[in-house]
Amino acid sequence: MTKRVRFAPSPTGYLHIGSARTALFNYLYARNQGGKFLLRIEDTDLARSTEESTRSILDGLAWLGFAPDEEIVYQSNNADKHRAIALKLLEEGKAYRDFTPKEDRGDKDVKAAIVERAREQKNMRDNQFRDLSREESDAKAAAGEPFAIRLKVGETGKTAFEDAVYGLQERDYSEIEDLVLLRSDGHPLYNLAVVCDDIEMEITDVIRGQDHLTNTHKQILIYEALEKTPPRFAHLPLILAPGGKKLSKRIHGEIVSMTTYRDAGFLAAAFRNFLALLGWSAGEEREIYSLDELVEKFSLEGIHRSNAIFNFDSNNSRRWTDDKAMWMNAEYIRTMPLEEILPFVKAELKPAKLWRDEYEDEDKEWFEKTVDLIRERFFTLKDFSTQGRAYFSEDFDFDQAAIDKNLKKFPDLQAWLPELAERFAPVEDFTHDRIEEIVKQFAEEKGAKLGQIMNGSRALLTGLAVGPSMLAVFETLGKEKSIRRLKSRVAWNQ
RNA sequence: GGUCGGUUCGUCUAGGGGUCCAGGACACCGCCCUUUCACGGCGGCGACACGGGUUCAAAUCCCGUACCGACUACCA
Repeated sequence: MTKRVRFAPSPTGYLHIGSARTALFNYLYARNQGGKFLLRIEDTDLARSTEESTRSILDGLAWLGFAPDEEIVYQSNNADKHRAIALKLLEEGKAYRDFTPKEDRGDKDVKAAIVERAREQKNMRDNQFRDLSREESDAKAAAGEPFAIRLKVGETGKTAFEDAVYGLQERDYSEIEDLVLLRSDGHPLYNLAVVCDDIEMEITDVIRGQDHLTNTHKQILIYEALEKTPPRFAHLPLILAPGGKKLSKRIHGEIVSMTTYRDAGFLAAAFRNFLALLGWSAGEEREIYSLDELVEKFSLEGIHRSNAIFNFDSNNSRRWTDDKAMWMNAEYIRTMPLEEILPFVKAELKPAKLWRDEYEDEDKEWFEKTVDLIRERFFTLKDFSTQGRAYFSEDFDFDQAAIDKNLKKFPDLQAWLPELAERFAPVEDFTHDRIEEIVKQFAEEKGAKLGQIMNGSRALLTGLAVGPSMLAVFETLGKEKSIRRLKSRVAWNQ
């Protein structure tokens, strides 16, 4: 049978890192099994769901490259079906009308209220409307009394299922409340909606966050009431914030949003790779995997049971996100095939107004060589338009520290560097070896250390204290630009 | 409170009775390379939560404790 899995986010915020990994694992599993990867937007909570969130989630998914194999299902569109199913269960006596007025929690903390309630509640079956006769129930309903529909959970027994990650899970009925299927306002609730949709979409394997592990028992009860075979479940460990706390959109903000990484110049391939290794391992000492390799290696057996921490430090701009994610992105940037990174560089340069169409035409060779030269020490795509700016534009900034350390500290350079420019002027073959000859001889003549000349030149030519070999920089920038920049007074006056 | 789950270097992890005085990666620190910064190479720091069992042998199995987490909603 063809495997069918789904990623089912609720649109109450952007696509965050935990959801993204859930999507990734679903995607990998589907591809590995030759199955289908589906997408369902769980927008049953009208109050919290927003179109903007849906768009953001879709954007994030698109960036990661996970296109669903079938049309996107919007859960709210199925509300009528869910209602009908709840009514059918009511008809069959497997559910009942609960006329208890909806609890008004007011401003109370939801979490605290639940705990308080749980502490008091002894018997999950003590609802006075549970065994109301059909006539009485119908009469009250007909009289217009509002009611919720609850599933009638058995007096004794237990639910059990074999989780692909966590193993055998059992739960006694006495631990499970008669769950609400339909709210008194007629809206279906999550557990009902999920089960109905998963059945309708013919989902064979449900791969989702561990926070749903205990919900699963309730859902199994619904499957049983509906006389359907539940899918196979695989629950994923959670991704936590530093300190082992829950990663929250409210507290941690943009740091957990997928679009943040896209906008920060991450490569989707690198981020996917990083995500894959958070809670899963192929059981080998390897870190870098292409998508195809992940698909090939992926298995539910390789998923861990313990939560992982996503590291970042919001007080440290250098460490704004997980070190390993950043390292992996840098690794991809410097090692991926040159022709593959070129489109990304173009996309980065264009909005920064650093792009010229010649880079794909007569200057293609120069462009490729330059990208290859500078990518070596870049971490994100953003670096091409910031640190790499001097290679693509005459309008670049000078780093004050670079000027102080490599220029002003050696006043002689003020005269020397323009002099070096004069030495360059008559040179025909402005290439690495020839440049080296000239600079070395020049330094010798002046009794200066080679590094002094090189670093001073770097400050003038690139505005930075760090970068590729100066010989390569001279050659890449070319004779004209090198001369012009060596003679420029801008940095000296800064 | 109850139920369920988890616990290997700071972090991601390998390992599932002997091959482990625990391996890799990131981070950090040295050294080498070097005109700078990276890369790369070499090395260092650094962990089986705790306590009991079982066993000739336990990071690996069992029990308890601690800690962390999830769930316990007419949220999803």
